[in-house]
Amino acid sequence: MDHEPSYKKRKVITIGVVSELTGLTERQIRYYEQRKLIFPERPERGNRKYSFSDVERLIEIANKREEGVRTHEIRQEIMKKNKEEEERKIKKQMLRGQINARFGIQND
Amino acid sequence: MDHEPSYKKRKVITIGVVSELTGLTERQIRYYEQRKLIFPERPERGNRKYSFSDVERLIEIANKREEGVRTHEIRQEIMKKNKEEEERKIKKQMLRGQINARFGIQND
DNA sequence: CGTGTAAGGAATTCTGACACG
DNA sequence: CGTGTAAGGAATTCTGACACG
Repeated sequence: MDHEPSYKKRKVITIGVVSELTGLTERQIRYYEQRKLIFPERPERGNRKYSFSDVERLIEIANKREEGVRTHEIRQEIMKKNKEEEERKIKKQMLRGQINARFGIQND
Repeated sequence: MDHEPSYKKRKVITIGVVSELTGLTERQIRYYEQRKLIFPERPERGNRKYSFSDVERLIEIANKREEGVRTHEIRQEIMKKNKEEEERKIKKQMLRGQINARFGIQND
């Protein structure tokens, strides 16, 4: 049923590597977290861990920032995208539910 | 033409995380490198970096070791697999070459 | 052979703060 | 607001070695 947790989403990359991958300074990366643009894994008393997905988001953020977009606005765009994503998923589930209701459960 | 460098092959994971992911100690992981079972990225004066692919290989190694297989034999198995893999790729390329030779290059 | 451990040092990461604009 | 930097400490990683079996 589930897709495997997938390489893209696993939070395994340390901030130094993320910095290399994105071209952002660690300072910037931590700041974007503080502004709630990015959500690394934060084990108690442990170092931040990022996923490839996070890296891609950071690259998008970097591009937006170059265009002069404020972190505040970037956050709103991200929230909007997430919301749309959520809605798409829910619709998909509902459709599946309909189908199951009519054809899925066959007790003969 | 190329597949993207792909999340699976990018060497971005530090040894501590690999240890968590595989259940192996750092000592073991370094030792398997010494025995040439695994090849992390080793930047000059930098820390080892592993890929998800490496993590999977380490898990296989761990399983073999539990069965009592020696590192020496595991290396041979790995080399054999790699060789087969290589041959498959070459055959594929040759086939492609044949096809191109007959149908691919059309100068009218 | 495969792995544990203590040792000492180097590089990494963390937080909170001051700075500039 | 967004980012740089120096500061001090904590956690991570590295290597070479001794140990056991």
